[in-house]
Amino acid sequence: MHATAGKVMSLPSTLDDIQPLRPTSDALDILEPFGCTITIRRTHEIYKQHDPARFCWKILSGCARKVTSMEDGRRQIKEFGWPGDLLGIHDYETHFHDAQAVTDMTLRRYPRQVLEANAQINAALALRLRMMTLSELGIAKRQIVLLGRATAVERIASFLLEMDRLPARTNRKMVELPMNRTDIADHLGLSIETVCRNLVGLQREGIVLILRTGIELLDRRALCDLACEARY
Amino acid sequence: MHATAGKVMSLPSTLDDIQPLRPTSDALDILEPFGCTITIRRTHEIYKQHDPARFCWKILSGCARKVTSMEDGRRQIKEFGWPGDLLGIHDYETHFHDAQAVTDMTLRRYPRQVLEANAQINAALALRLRMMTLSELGIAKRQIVLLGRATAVERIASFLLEMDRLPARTNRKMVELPMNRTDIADHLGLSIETVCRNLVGLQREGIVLILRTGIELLDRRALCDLACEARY
DNA sequence: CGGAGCTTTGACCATTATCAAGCGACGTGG
DNA sequence: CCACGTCGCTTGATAATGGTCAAAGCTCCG
Repeated sequence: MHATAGKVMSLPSTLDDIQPLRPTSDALDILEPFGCTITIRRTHEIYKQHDPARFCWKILSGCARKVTSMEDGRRQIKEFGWPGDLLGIHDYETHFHDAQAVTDMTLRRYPRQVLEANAQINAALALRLRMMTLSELGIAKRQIVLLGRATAVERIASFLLEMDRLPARTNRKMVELPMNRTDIADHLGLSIETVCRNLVGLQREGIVLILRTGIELLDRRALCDLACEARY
Repeated sequence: MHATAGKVMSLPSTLDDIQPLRPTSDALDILEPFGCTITIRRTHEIYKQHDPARFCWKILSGCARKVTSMEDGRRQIKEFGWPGDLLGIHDYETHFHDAQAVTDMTLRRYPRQVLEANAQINAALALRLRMMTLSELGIAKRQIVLLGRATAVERIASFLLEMDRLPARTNRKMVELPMNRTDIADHLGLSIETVCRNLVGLQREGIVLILRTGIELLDRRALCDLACEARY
């Protein structure tokens, strides 16, 4: 998918280069004529839980978070969104969570109605939608195992590796982390202090190097051993 | 769906009575001619993680668990399966987890190939599949919030309410729990002792009554308050 | 230079896990 | 029909992981 070609490549020249799935024609292409491009500033809402699901958004640049908040302030970030991802496409009547911009973002917004109406008659599109939902489901289920049974270090190691493997990565030396520690904590079901302490711990062991805008992975092997992935 | 009729009913006379979704014709009906009925004994495997996903199974009776196990014995039950549910339908090439029988079960097994081939050309079927995946995704995301941010009592209260609302319920006084405490613990990301202690705690407060084969919910209101559901 | 917003660190606490043992129900075989 | 073994549930004592509270450092900006 994003293991593009056999030979060494320079950095992607346009955003299109880093989007997954590049068949010459994509069932989702029918959306394009109905799209409009919008920008959203850091921390602002893209959509809110319970909003009627009238649109979906393709991320052109920036990072988003899908958040569920409880009355008492507890927060769970179900997922982050990256360039190429579609937001709001797995909700049926209304959105299931808030979506907020972690960084300044550009998005392309499409009416869901076009999708749903076409999916009724276009099996290729309906299948394409299903495949996307399936892949989202796979991610969610991995998250369930992580949150249910992994220790703090294991969660953090998994998270770093996941960020490392992101198709949307641009910087090859360092894993950029556009979100802050609070977001990471709320994604991994930990407190911000636990995230800090464990990151520092990994740094003390020479496994990572904490930088201002991200983290350099010095010993991916050790991270893999820590992340429980290999263990099931 | 499962709020069947306005008047008092006797226990369902056949399994069909308690299955969800009863449109006169269902896109999934095409599977029926290819089905065969099988029985599986308590604790036995239905399929294993990494098995090629060649079949799917409709649960006719009994309860199943979808399990991920780690080398060191930690276990996460992603979901339980109930009569009417389809197992193995959200996996693409290979199965993503083990599926085991919690109780003796009867299943109807179908070749996935029929589904996938028809979905290529039949938009109604493809959409139906997508809807099922969407609903599964919704369940998974609720589980993520639960595991990420809910306390032990909150998880247990949520779980009991979920069991209470199951379409497949037969006993109206008591919530039957076919799985044992270990399964509940591994589903909720807790230890078995924590599950026990919290159940007993709820009993002490007069909210539930622990019986041999299940639990009677004496104060659903209190359970709802505990379960964080209402809080987001 | 000063302030806001993050991150890090420290001290202490709470929830939950772990280890260990006892109890009760059920099924089997004598 | 009873004794015994197994399995699952419960309870207690103790430990550990991670959470909370508080304060101090950094950066980045204006």
